[in-house]
Parts: sequence; C-alpha cells; structure tokens
Amino acid sequence: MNIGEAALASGVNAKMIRYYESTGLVPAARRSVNGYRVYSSADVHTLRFVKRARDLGFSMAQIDQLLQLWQDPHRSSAEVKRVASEHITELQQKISELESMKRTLEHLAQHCHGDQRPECPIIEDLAGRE
Amino acid sequence: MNIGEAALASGVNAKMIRYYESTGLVPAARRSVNGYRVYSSADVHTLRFVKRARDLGFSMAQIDQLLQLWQDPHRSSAEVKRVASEHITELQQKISELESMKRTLEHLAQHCHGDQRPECPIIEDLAGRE
DNA sequence: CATTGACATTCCAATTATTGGAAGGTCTAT
DNA sequence: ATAGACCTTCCAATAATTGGAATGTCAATG
Repeated sequence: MNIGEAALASGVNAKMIRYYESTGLVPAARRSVNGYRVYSSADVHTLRFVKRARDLGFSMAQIDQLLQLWQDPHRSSAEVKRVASEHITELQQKISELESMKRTLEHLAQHCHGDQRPECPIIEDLAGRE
Repeated sequence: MNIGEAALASGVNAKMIRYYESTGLVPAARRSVNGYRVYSSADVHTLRFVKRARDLGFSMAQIDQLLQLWQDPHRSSAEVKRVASEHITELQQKISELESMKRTLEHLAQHCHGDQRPECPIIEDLAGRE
C-alpha cells in the first residue's frame, strides 16, 4: 500500500501522513526498494485513530498520549478518561470565550441600524464608548 | 510617549505593536532622534481599538477593514454591520464545531469507568468501534 | 523504445497571531 | 564609569496544515 492509498483509506492526506511521521506521532513507515513508503492495514488503522482524534479536536500532544494508551494493554481507563476530560475542559473553555464574544457582538449589532449612515454602535464600542 | 508607555496605555504589548506596524495594520510610528518610536494619544487610541477588536475575536484582516471604516466619515453602518455579522457567523460556526466535539466526548467519557481496568469506550471509539 | 501522466520523494515556505531570545544601542541615575 | 531599564532589529519557534518546486519512479501508451 502506497501513501496515496493509505491516505484514501485513512482519511488523512499524504502530506499530513508524512508530517505525522516527521514529528514522530506515528512511526516511520517501512520503505519499498524504490524508496516509497509502504503501509499495512494496521498502519492505516493507526492513521484512522489519529484522524478521529483530530476530528474530536485533540491536539497532537494529546493524540500522542492516546496512542500510547491504545497500544498499552496495561493502561487504566482512568488515564484515558483523564486525557479526555482535560480536553473537554479545554473545549468548554474555548466555547465560553467564543460565546462571550458572540453575545457582545450580537448586542452591538442589534443596535446598529445597518443603513447608509455612519453612526454605528459597533464602531463606537471598538473606539471606546466613554 | 515611547513604545513601553504606549503598550501600557493601550493594553497591546510592545512586541505586538511592532508586529502590527510591520504588517501595516497600524501606520508606522514616527521616530525620535534616537530612533525610538514615538506615540501620540491618538496612536494609543488606535491601538486600543485594535486590542478591543482582537478581544472580540476579529482577525487582523477584519480589523484592517474596521479601522478603515472607523477612519472613514462617509462609511455606512451597513458595512460595519456586515463585517461584524460575518464574524458572528464564524463564531457560531466554531462554537457549533466545538460543541459537537464536546458532546461526543462527554457521551464517551460518561460510559468510561475511569478505573484501573483497560476497557474504555473512549479508546474504542477512536480505534473505530465497528 | 521513448514519452506521458500519475504518483512518489525531499525541502522550503506560507499561513495566523504571538512569544522568545540574541546582539546591540540609548537613557537615566548613581 | 557603570548599572539597569528601556529601545532597536533580526531570527526562530509555536500548532497544524497547505502549497509549491525540483526530482525520481511506475505503468501504459503511441
């Protein structure tokens, strides 16, 4: 299996597969005589794991931990849960920040006429209303 | 007013002030004889505008637009509102993504025992449950 | 057999906003 | 004179991804 096929099968594109390899997130693929990377279905499985974790917003550092845990038959589910919970907290943190921004902007936009005149509470807020 | 004082007064640190200048987001500061950047209170006002907009999550490109509009006495509030609304949409988009991730993870974490045993629905999901 | 097109390789760079540091110059005060 | 706080520029790293250039390989076709 060449990198293109592995990309198709895993949902991780070739460029990113090489990148993940370069950072050590996934082990370096074996090479065929021509120098091409060769992937097994186990490798593709790993790549799909990474893809799914990325889709859930885990950082590469967190995915690194999760991959270790995945490979480790002696892991405790508590460790996994800790990584996930940490990420949930981060997500909530970010969501709260964005919601706060959105709320503020909606209030401002609500009072903006949105017509041809220059007066605008949005700009006034940015400029400092005081 | 040196850059340090301008930083203190605006809430934008010196490093970022120089960066904003380098990208053209804010005009290049005048220089005193010793080569130091010199800021007026109008400059600080602009920097505070940028700071506030960044705090609301606007990108530098959007802030560039907002600054233009702010300076333009013939602006229409509709233009300002358009930029803000676009950003609100982006915020909502991002919020929805993060909430979806969080929901999924919470469901998985809820069914994870979090004890010393290796069995864990979180890892299983990442590994592909099928 | 030579060429073509699809695929592979490496390396370098851009993105976005921010931070860090190095190496050096200036100012103020002791 | 020297110390310490400030300023300058330049280069690099961050996180994850994307883009491109230059080059090599493979399979198939004319």
